[in-house]
Amino acid sequence: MAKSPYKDTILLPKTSFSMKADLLAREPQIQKRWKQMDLYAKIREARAGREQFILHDGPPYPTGEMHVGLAMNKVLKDMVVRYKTRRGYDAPYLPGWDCHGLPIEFKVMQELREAGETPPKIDIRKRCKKYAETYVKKHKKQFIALGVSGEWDAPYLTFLPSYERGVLSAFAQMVGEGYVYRSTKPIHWCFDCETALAEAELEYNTKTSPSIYVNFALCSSVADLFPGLKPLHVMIWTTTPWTIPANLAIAVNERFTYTAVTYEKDGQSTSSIMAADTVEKVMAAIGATNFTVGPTATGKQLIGLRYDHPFMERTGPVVSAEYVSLEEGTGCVHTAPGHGADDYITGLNEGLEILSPLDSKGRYTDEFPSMQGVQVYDANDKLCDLMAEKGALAAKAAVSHSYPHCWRCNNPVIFRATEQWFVRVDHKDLRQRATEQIQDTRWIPGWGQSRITGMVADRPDWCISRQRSWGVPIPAFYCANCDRPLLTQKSVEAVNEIVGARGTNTWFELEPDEFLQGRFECDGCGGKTFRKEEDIFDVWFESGTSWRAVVQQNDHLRFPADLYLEGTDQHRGWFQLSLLPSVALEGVAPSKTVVTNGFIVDGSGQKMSKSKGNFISAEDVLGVVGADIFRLWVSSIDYKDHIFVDMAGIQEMATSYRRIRNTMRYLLGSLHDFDPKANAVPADRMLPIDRWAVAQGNELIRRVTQYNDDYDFHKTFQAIQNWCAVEMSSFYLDVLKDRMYTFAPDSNERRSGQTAQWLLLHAFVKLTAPVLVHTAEEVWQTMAEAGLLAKDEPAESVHLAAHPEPADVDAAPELLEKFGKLLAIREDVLREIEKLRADKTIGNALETHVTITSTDAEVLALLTDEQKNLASYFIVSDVQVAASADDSFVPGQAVPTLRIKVEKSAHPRCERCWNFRPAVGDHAEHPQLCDRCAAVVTGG
RNA sequence: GGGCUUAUAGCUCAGUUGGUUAGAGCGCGCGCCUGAUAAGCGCGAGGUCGGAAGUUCGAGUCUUCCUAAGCCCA
Repeated sequence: MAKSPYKDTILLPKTSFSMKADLLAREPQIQKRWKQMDLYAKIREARAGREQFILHDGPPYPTGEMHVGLAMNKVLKDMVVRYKTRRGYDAPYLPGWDCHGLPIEFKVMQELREAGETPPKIDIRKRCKKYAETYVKKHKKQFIALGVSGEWDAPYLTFLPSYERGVLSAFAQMVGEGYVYRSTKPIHWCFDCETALAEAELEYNTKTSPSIYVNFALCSSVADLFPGLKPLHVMIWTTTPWTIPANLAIAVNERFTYTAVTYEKDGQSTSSIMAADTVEKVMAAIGATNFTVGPTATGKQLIGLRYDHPFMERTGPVVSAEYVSLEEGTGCVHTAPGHGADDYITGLNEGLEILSPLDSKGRYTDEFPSMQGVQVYDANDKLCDLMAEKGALAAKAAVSHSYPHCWRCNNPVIFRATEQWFVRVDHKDLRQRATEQIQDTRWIPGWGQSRITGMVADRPDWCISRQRSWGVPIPAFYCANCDRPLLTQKSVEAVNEIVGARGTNTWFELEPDEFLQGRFECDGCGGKTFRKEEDIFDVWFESGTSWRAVVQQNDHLRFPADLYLEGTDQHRGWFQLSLLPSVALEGVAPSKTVVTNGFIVDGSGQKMSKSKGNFISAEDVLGVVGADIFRLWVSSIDYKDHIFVDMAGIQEMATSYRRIRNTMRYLLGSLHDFDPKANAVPADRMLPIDRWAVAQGNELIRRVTQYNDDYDFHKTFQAIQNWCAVEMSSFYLDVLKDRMYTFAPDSNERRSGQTAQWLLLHAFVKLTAPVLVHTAEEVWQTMAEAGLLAKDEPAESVHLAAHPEPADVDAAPELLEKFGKLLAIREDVLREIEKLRADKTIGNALETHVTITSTDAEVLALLTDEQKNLASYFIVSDVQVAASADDSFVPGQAVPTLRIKVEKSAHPRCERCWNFRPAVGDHAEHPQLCDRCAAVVTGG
């Protein structure tokens, strides 16, 4: 097609802002510039003295490839911090990492095991530290690449002395206030290595164990429930005969039905209680030759009965436990609180002793004198013989089952009760006060409140000690003479003076008296010589006191924090275990608001894991779509629910991104010859549609503000996306083209449109800045270069600019209402135009001439009123409003009273503006032009 | 097994205190434009709201049960 001689008189959009985003290449450059100018420090400086908003970062664990869920959580935090900053708050972000703990120690121990080394604790700790540092570095790099803004030069790490000092200061205070005590608890124990084992250090292998059924004779009277059956027993089943000496109770399930069975075996008749549904199976298992089922009772009715231990001089109670099932055994569970996790809980609930008569080599102690010194696996047969002798052994067989073994020596492990340190949850009404604080905290989503309330209500005392190396040592001492523990607020503070300054490695390096300096004595025997505790803290105690170690110990932060934002798994974890110390020591929850995100699942709703092959890492995302598109994806989802994610879904975000980018690009291009100082049109001289457009921008600002305040970022995303596509691209910007391209450059009409676009661009780039951190910056720099910033706006970075206020060009409600109707009318008109296009009568809508009317007087009045603008709103060449319609008119759908007729225009086409107008050909010098264009070209 | 949670078009989300033919954007299909062009515009086809029962004149929206999935426990 030959180029029109008038082409050069058209004012097309022009901008250096490229259509292609090329985020993978551009984002690192933008980040580099931010680092060079130290943008984070500049923001702090700009907000100094303002009201603070403190988001306290929950420290992630630095190991392995970064899960996309962690990347998402960090981006959510960043969006909050950036939004609050834009709203004028001083919102510092101090990120951290939870560096201690078993996963790292486990990895290091694995390496050492493969190398056949068993170095001392201090060396293990050094290797762990190195490992943690490596991954902290990796994570940090990726967080920065995700565009997360924060104090990356000085993050908090839980192995730093400054942090450890905070943990110990909180601990000292808790000791001082009486929350800490020492008691026993069963843990996995290897009697060959003589060490405690964590779940991760167990290997489940098949093992053959004895399978025994034992009758415990009831000593309570049961004549009312089971008349005439005496002696009556309760039958249990177990695979660990060696735990029978520590039996202190039998557990039943209250909801089950139990019955007394009288059976014959080896010519003897015995009556035993068991769950009704297990009778057949049990009778077969013990080889009973004949049996009769007696009366029944509910589990609840059995509770409180007492029985004689088969060979120990004591009686035990029948107690209730929810976990009792019918899948194995008799529905009556042998309970030894010192030898099992469930048993232990039951023991606590029932106030039983945590009996564990074993030494570290797995031999009975003097608490079971008749077999003192016998190792548990040697004892199994002896005990069976003993019970058979007493008539208690109903049957004995062997069973092959999966059983935990030590990962080091491959020996089967046992549960053994050991001395541990605990925090007493009911001391000083802590549970009650914590529950009250939960009520006073804002939980988003709201159900988080009931979730954590239930957890706090049910939880047992907190066991804070671990038999590991990689963590903060528990600074307790034991009297060398009488073994009594020494742990007071003062003793902890004495240790903290040294450890808090030089790090906790000193605990392993120095002698006890270098901490105690002879200032302490055993309050049992008065002894002055001590040995050090070997245990470390549960890592949850470390992260659970981060409000002290980080928020309180840093002058630029404030306690309590405004916001904690983590995954919903942290209701039990970090939220609860921060709440307890915080309420204990400060009387308040550590954060005013707690937001939780759901868990990431793959496209089919399954959990993500490397073994399933559906794992997506932060690296995967950053390498394919870049940070801004990933961030846009994060903003698009309702993170409060489960989050379905696959790479295809994230990649689809590129489409939404392009729409937003192109909208901004078009606005930039439209403003290529606009100087806000010289060309801005005052509100009262702006065209109605331009005022309407600005009003739409104002409405977008209000909605986004509300959504962001409510942490509903996905609603912000929807609003922005719709605004780009609906209000802007398909209507306003499309309608504006004729005016922007063909009107005289400095005409009021054109400057009015530019003023609106200028205001809209400003609002829009600021609204998207918390999400599209790089793209918004790119736009902003283009604006700065083009002289499009107001004089009070920071040219250095969009991130120094504030959240937009609605522009002072607000339109009257009548105007909004009018355009609402006009848009509905437009929809109907466009549908009619489409029919001409479909039958090839026309191509471009400008080829049409529209005649329109309505049977509704009000609508007709609106049409008449707006007649001169209708052609531009519909993007057709001419619109006539008729008084009435005949059969050639078609009714509307959105506005049913509408009557529309669309015809091909009879007029010639203007070479310049492409409108079909009667005046084309009238101008002598420019016969190809319409009157309007002729006037522009001749400058008239 | 328990506590908490989720389930609306292919995707991401809206659906106010239960009330007319369940909405939007994207994607998809068809077409237009070639003066936002690895862009832009228009039209259109897709859900009966995870399943079942119930309450009600009326339920996506309340109740119960079931199914699938997630977190935390056991």
